[in-house]
Amino acid sequence: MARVGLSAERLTLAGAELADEVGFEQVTLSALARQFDVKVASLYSHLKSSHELKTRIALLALEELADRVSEAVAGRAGRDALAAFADAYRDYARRHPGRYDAARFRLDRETAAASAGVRHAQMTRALLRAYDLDEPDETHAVRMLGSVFHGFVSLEAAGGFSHTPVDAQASWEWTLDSLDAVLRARGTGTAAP
Amino acid sequence: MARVGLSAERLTLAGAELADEVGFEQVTLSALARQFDVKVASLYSHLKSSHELKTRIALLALEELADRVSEAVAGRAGRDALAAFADAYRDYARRHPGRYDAARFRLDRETAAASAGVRHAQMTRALLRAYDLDEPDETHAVRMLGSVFHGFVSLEAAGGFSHTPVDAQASWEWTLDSLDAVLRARGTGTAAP
DNA sequence: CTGCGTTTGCTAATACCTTTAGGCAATTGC
DNA sequence: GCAATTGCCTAAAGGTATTAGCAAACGCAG
Repeated sequence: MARVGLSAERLTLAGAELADEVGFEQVTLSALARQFDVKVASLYSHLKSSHELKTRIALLALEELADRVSEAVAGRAGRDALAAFADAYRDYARRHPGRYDAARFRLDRETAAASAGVRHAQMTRALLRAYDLDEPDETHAVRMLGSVFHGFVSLEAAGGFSHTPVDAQASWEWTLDSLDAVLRARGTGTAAP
Repeated sequence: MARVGLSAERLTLAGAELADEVGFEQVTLSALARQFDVKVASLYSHLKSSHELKTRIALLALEELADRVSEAVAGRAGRDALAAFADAYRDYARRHPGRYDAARFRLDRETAAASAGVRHAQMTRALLRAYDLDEPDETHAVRMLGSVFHGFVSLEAAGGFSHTPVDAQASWEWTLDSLDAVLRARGTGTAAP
């Protein structure tokens, strides 16, 4: 019974990689056990359940994503920052589809509150500062940006844009331009009717 | 061995209802068999697989959603139509969360091409006609609208908006106003820089 | 270095869910 | 009314999750 040297961390990382390869849904304790050439039951020494594994992968992904975004946004403001934020987000989703899915895994309230999810919200608010929105408009804008980024990226991942010849990149840029325009209009008080 | 009178249609409908109650992920052939008081293997006379059941539920949801949207939009144009479209979409997702999830089930290319998904695209384009966008802008706009609607609705369903006191409805209206404004700006050629 | 407690992986067992194969009865069509 | 089809059943195999109890490996104290 040579010990393999498992740990929650190693399992989480392996799970994240597996997710990127075969999809978050297919990440299973059995698959992980196979990879480490270990019996499934052995994993329960490190993880309480399959749910805990998924939660940990989700938390990892949220951290990674927040790190990427944070780095991308550093030193930028306004439209530049918006594009950097959005691109970092989209890049991560494209490079790590399984992890991205994991980041959308529904966490319970407390876990979510302790996750890097809060950094995401803070960064979005920091980004919006340049547009000078009053509350509750800033909150509305946080939600709109989140919706667009997540919506676009998830539709793109689902292949929803592959039916038309128009380049997804062009649509992405057009969308970012639109968001920038609308936020500037809102910020200066020259909001649309 | 009294016959129960199953059929792919009845199973699909029951599956859709089950999805709304317990979530699309939890819709299982076993659960359905239990509901109809029938052995699981019997379902294979009507469905090739669990995957087929999910696909059928997805197609049903796409049809229903397209019907709702189509009815809501009828006779409206511009901002009115935009709001009607968006509200119908959001309402459906709130009333039928399981079905809405199902509508996002990844279909293979042919199935998707034969689904009501194409009606969705057509309706979106019809909606945009009032804004008078040239190609490829119209395509960009289709994608942006799809992203916002899906993104908002799915973040809302995931409870992503419950951490802040600001009303989701207000954010929704604010977002629709923003989209209307940006589309009008794009359409008249007075696009933002 | 020896011994003891803890950790870690194992076997065994239970409980679902999916899918296939093969059988018999109810229903349908002629 | 009979034959063919269809619809539901039993049986069985394979995958995943989870729990309980056991034994070897490890790590630290003395």
